[in-house]
Amino acid sequence: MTTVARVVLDSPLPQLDRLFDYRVPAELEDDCVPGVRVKVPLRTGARMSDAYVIEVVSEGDWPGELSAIETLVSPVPVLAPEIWKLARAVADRAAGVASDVLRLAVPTRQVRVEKAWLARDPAHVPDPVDAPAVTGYAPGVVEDTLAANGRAAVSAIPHPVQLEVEGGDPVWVPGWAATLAQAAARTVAGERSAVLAVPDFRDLTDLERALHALLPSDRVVRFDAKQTNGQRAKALLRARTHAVVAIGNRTAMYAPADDLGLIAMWDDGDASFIEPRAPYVHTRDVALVRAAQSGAALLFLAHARSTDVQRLVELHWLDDVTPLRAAVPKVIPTLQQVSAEGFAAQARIPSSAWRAAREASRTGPVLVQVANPGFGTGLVCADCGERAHCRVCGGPLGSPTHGAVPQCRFCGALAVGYRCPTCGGGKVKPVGQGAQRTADELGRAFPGTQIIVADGSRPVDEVPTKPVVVVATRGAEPSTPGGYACVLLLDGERMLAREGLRVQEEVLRFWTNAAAKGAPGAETYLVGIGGRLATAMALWKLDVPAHDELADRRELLFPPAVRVATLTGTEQAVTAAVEALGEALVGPVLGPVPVEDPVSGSTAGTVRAIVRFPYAHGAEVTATLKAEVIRRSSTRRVLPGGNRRRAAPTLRVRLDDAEPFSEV
DNA sequence: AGCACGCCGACT
DNA sequence: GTCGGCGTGCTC
Repeated sequence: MTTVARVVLDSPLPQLDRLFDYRVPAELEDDCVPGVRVKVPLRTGARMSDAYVIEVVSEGDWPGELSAIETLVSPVPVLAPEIWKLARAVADRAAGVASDVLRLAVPTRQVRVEKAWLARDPAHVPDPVDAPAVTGYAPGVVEDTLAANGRAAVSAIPHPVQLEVEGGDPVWVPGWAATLAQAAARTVAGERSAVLAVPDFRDLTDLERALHALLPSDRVVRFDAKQTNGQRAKALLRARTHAVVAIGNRTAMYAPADDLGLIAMWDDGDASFIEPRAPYVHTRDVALVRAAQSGAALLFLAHARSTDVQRLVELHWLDDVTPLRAAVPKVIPTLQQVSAEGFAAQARIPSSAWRAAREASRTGPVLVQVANPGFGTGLVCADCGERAHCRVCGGPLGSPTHGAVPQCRFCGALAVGYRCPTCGGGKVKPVGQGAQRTADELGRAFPGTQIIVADGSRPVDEVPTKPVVVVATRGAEPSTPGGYACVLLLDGERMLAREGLRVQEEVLRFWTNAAAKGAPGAETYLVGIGGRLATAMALWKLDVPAHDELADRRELLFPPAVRVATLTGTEQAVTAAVEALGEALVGPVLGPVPVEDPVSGSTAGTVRAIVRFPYAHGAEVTATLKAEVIRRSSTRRVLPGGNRRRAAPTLRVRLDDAEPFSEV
């Protein structure tokens, strides 16, 4: 009787994306358990592949002669069985390769960390923790969802809240962070783990602060992009020792946890949840797959609802949970009531908002949100008003600081001695209202008040609770303990004017996230906006625009009303793949149209088609597409010139990429 | 990816 | 005859 290990190879090749059987040599039998790293021979003796053991059986299903595992890299089972199941399902959903997902989920080996883990005391049991109430919602609503392993779209508390710290000063945290921390602490109190994902580094810091107010530090495990591989490996192994809260960005959703009680995300509409590496999965989808597999409770917290979550609410797959109405922000839409005063007139700030901001700035911090960093959105000729373009690449010119030499926003070339090609004028002036320009002008309008600028290149995490005016680009607003005394949202009209499928969703996220930084009861002025969006903001009914938007997308058969697959490759391969999908599709196939090949950069012969299909046909469509990719993977294209060097694969598939629809 | 297998043209 | 060209297919 032989012992057989079924392994998954660490290879990005789709045709190798299945389990392979290997014989386990007698001397490795004790340590060869599911999850360990091994090296195995592949095809010829000299070629070795890294692999993870998935299962150990007495008889495999391979009829041929088995090769033996070459070496056992380490006896630490780094790939937890449920993470393998998750990676497999996530890859299948995206017609991708499981090992690509594993590369996100499992950090590379760290010998020192593994040694420390092997030397740990397995008998160590952390102190039990108390279950806090989830405050700000009707008593029991969130608690019952957790207890029943339920699923909900939770509208977040839209202002900072204070958490008591045992034996310390109370801390201010965003409302959403308090809710997630309370829910996670309740889960850990029941000795089950929680996995919480947030879009960016600053959110992670806020969430960590909230958790440390409620839980001892050995119950919180942090994953972030700035960690070294060793720190990540350590965090990963720590997450498996006892019930903990694993927090982080995209990769946190893959944190192993033996008994998972809660999966939650903050602000799922944030585009940084889209993994930039193959198979380009959205963390929301990882959360949905993991929730289905684990049966854990699932919470999506946000102020502005994404159309994706709205879809799940309308299917009654997610419950709709809203906070107590008492502390909804006072949003005051102002449409074209132009103030007479200098700066306010230029920025089109209505006099009511202007007075409120000036009044508030005497007692506390005031937040001014603008659309763009720098000094303006672009430059025009001071004489004829023609847009100024780069002579090198034709891109738009901008100026980073007042009076600086104009610089191309695309290629970075400096436009020294610029002359307008239309009228020959040699002077340019900014159009639009960048953060720096707004700050300069506010400085003149608020003499004696400190002005702080926060944008992508000058990030500010927190400002003190004193009279300051903070000018921030959307998404870069600093927090302030207790919240701002007043919030002005200035460039909404321009933000909405951009092209794109998700512009409205995004702008609502920017507005609501800024408004939620205001103190309870503080006024938020939404400048220059009327209509449905203004009403939704004023009533703080953010599911209404999500519902309307989703209805439009159903009409148009746009995502997320349907799922989409983008097929790129040779015309033959793309056409054959579309044909193979047949009846599973809905709506017309978009394309194929010639596109520039994203790998080789050549425009010769590469086409793209976009197909749409109902969610119910997902498994069938992704399986068909994966089979097509495998079928095409062995045949290689001969590049022009006859050289047979590596060309792009003849067929590439990407699932649920909404980007092409922004161009429609 | 690599590498072996296999089936047609010009070669000591 | 057979050497080797590259299209095709497989990897436990």
